[in-house]
Amino acid sequence: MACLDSPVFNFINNLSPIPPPKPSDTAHNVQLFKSSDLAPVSSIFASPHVNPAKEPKILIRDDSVQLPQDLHSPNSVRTRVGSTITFRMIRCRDIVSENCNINCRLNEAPIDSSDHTSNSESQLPQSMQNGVGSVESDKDQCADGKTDLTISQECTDLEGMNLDESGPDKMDSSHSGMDLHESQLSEQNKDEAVAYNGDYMIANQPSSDMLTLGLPFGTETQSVNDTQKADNSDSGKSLLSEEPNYYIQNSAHEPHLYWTGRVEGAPVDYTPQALPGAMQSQLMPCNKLNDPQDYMPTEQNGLSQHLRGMRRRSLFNEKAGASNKSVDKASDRHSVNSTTPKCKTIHGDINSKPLRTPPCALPGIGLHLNAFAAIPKEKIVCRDIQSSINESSNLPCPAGSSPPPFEQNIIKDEFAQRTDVASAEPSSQGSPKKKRRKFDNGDGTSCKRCSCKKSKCLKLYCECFAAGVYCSEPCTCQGCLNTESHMETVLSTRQQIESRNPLAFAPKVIHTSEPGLELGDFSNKTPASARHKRGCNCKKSSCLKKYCECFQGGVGCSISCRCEGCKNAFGRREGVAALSIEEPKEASEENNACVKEEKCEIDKQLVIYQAADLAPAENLLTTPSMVECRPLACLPPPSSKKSSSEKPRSSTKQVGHPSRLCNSQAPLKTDMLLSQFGNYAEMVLGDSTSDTLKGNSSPQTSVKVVSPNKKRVSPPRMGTGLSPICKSGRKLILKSIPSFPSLGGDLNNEDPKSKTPAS
DNA sequence: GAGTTTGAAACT
DNA sequence: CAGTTTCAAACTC
Repeated sequence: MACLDSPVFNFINNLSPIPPPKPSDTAHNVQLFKSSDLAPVSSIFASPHVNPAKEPKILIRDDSVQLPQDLHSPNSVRTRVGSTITFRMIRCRDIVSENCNINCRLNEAPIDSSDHTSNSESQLPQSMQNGVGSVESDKDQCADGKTDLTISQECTDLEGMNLDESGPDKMDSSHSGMDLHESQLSEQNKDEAVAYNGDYMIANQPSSDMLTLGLPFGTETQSVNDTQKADNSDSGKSLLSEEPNYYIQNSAHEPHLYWTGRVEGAPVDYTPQALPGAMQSQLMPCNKLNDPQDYMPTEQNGLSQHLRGMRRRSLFNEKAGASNKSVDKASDRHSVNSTTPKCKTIHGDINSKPLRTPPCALPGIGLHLNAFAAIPKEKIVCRDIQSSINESSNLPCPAGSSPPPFEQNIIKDEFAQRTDVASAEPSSQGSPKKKRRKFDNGDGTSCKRCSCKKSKCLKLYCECFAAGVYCSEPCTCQGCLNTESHMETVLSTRQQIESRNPLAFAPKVIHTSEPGLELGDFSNKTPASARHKRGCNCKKSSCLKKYCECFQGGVGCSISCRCEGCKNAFGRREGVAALSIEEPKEASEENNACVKEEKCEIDKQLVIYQAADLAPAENLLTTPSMVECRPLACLPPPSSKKSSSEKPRSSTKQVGHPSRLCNSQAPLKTDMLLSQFGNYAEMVLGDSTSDTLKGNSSPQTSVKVVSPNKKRVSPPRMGTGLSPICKSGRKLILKSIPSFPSLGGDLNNEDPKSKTPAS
């Protein structure tokens, strides 16, 4: 790239140890960022090295931020292209990884720059300013800086990686596309910028580390504000002010964010009108959502995530739908949207339907990826926040009380559902229920639209309750007590259930690593990618119908299953496959016995994942070995009672690591963020994160996600592992896990044959 | 839309 | 812990 030649780059390069951004890796970078988010954070903080690398990014970011201020003529940019790329990537990070917040701040630092990155930064900024003038110009060019921001942001969420393209160049091109909204964008951008701030703010808070970095929120905010001020100070402020609105509720495992201020702060910024076209589009579906409550509360709350989510959604949805702005159309997008209306109603029923029901937002459900993207962030955020914040202490909002499901659960559920939708169900024909589910699935957190009559939605029978979400209008339940107004009841009930079964609210399906196995090997081994936590007990459905939780979750049956005549398309129970071959049923039992050990191992895996899900992101992130977490047996922690029944066995063996698990569990702290993030990433990304961690970042995955074409994304079945992404990611995990045979089996993915069931 | 089937959850 | 009942989703018609 000419840019490289440019004195500026040279200069920069000299300054910072960090090599010039790897354009080719952009995608990787993005992923990496994600991964970084997951694990690396520590590294980031730990080593100054990181900073340098980030610096350039930071600079960029600042520029981006500043862009709005500066209007530029577009052209200089390309030289910068590289820089721009990095720049955006940075944003991606910001968006993607909360952890990144630090980085971002640093970036923003330009304002403060002196503080953070002493040398390089200062230099960088200069370079930026000087040499980069081009850059700024670029950004400025974007003149649309706004547009850039918006674009970048949007892109960042989803495509962070792709953003590269979006670069100024795109800006230009995008403009054409964007033109329509440019005016809006400018405003929107402002908002977004603000939103970012908010995000950072939030993220920062959670992670003490970040704080330690010395990132001054104020500074950031200021910087941001400044930039924003240039454009719109107000929006930013409002957003910032909003931050406080977020409240995290941690119940041992279940962190839940609640948008306390949902109504308060939101109104101004969130109003779809204010939002960028994309945003609007996203919102549109939920027009009803106009009120922040509707959508904000649940997931988006976390960070500006709602924005992020919006963005992502917009990206996917819009793209999928057609143009970004399909927004208006967005409403049309899917029948799903039609469903959204309920959200509004919910809105009306503030009490009854808690925040969590963002389902409306999901409208894009069709796009599984979108859902993932959206969900993850939210969840991630939530966790982060959670970690940072303790439980509901804050929960001023009723929503806060919402029964906290494991995020993971939700996510997984989403996956499962998604997978279900995608795979199993022929797309549901028509039954409204099915459709609903799909929608819900997309959201992940969205209400499940239960129709409980006798359980009052206070039992696991109730999907909403089981998912940790309040029932909302879409639900047709009777005598529902799963509402904000009955928070106490809900919580107490939840506790009771958990006391009985600590894992009651844990995700039913655990997505381990290994997508690949699922499809292929399942015969012998259950697809490692995901497994049902407890295992199903199907007898008549042959695990071929949704009655089977495994099948419903889009995962193969595992040893832990007690199903009869398992024919799970996602993977038969290990024993079964062998049995089927050798001995039909009897063997099954025998196998069970024989397999027990394997089961234990498997269980461990499952458990581990669960644990990871719960908190342990650390494991994932920090150590590939995280797997070790398996010992999760510890998992049970939350509920004082350990679950008796469920998984203790697994715990038995590898106690060694359990500590981690335990740690992870209890602690949701900063690590939690990472871990959660990681988990989340895994869940959502399907291991892609792990890939990133490994360094395997597969552009593909990123591509898929990023790809403007929803289509790519839509199909993804995280859970099933169908998606290549998952596979890749899984591998990593598996590798890390080597100790366990079963895991090894997972590893098989790479070498399917190699797999030996754990013995 | 009503009725049946199914398997998990809850209960004993 | 095992067996039974209850429940709501999934499915069929």
